[in-house]
Amino acid sequence: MFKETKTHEVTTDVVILTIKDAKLKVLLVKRAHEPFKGKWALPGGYVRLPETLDDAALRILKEKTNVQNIYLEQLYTFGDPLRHPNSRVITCAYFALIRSDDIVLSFEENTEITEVKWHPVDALPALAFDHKEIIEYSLKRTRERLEFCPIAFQLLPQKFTLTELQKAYELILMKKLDKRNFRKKFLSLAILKELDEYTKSGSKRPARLYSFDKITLDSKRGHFFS
Amino acid sequence: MFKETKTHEVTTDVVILTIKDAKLKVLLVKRAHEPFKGKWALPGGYVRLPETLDDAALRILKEKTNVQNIYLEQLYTFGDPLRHPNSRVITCAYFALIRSDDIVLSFEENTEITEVKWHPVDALPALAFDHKEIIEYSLKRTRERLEFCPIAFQLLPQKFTLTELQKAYELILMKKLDKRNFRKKFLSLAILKELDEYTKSGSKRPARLYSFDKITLDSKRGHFFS
DNA sequence: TGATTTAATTCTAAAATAAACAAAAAGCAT
DNA sequence: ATGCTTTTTGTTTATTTTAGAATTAAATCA
Repeated sequence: MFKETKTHEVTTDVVILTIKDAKLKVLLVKRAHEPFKGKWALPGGYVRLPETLDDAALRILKEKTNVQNIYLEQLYTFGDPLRHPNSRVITCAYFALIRSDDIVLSFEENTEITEVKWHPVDALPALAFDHKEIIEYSLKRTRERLEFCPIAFQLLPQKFTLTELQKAYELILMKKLDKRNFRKKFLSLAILKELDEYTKSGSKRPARLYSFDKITLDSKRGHFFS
Repeated sequence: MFKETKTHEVTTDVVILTIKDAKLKVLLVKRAHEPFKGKWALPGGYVRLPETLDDAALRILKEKTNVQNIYLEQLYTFGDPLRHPNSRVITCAYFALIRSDDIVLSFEENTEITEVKWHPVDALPALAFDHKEIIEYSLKRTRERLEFCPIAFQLLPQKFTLTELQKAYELILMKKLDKRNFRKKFLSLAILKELDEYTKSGSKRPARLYSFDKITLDSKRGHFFS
């Protein structure tokens, strides 16, 4: 049962989601080599021998976005023998939510990547491997998570308005929400800190700013404790 | 990024849960060889090159219980470099719910197993590897699932009483439920078929028998469609 | 046989939660 | 000052959940 057989390759791919220009977007990299040369793919790479799966995903995330300490959850492990055209590669997929301001996309020169870019999830290009399926599943999971814990705060700046928060929910859930009920529900949860600041209204009435309060997360299992 | 490196071993372990003697139990096997010789462990084995992860889990399940076509869902992939004392073994864990009547436990002779047995989840022996953690996580996941879809029907015989159904819920959720409200809720879901049969009452008033109706499942993702 | 016990079942009221809905307030532009 | 746009707030209604009380059917016991 536990004899020595080295047969599979194990990678991790990370679905990194953000909100940018009022759109839900995913970070993709363009592949420099075959297979799928020139195609867009999820950032990913081999899991190294001395690191945990979580650490591998965190490393990939840091390489591409230079962010740390964010919401990162194991999504699903995809192991169809035919998902990679050349060999048997099993990938343990993760997904992360980050705020895209104050983030500079980067990748090392001479790697197997020629470009890094945000893509709207509702207009994805042709993707390498089964990465389209992975992204779609991550969206489904994100929706499920959102109904339990307010992970949307990972997508927003430190200070935000309730309208911005609602917009994030609407983008992920893909449906309109009632403004009054949304506000009422969130205020009753007592996880928002009401600030004495307001938006410097470009025009229109200024909106009060809030920040999330008392939220820590166990990114390994995707559950919150407040 | 996708160079050829064969470094990890990939296994699957299956948490098989059932209800037996009014207890929630998990199927364990006793290991014949090192590491953890003589210790109890989850049934598991290597993922073969031409099979999907799901197929590997189904194969393991069939080898030990000879059941097929049941609820089987990918649980989580455990990849701590130190989880196996000898080499780097990543395991993709699954969990399954089955009814234990009309099931004969079996294992092939001359394998690495000396015994197969049901163990109450609230009184587990010392387990090999990180299998205790895997079982605990499967219980947590099962509880979460139960709040959405009635997977408890996998644990019950074809015909059952509402009290038996409730007992299954109480065992998994580890809390008492209100009899009237439990009944009301389930009947309103319209997934039960009311039979014209009753328990041959050992004593007390006979209870009506029900069967589940119109339930199919997508075991790959753990979601139901009715 | 009839009273008692146990569990199943039904009915109903109260409480809590979610959904639906409209009007006033604050800044900016003209 | 008026009009425009966006934020902010409260009430009512429907739905779901929880809780209380009573009835029914069979088994046991006096």
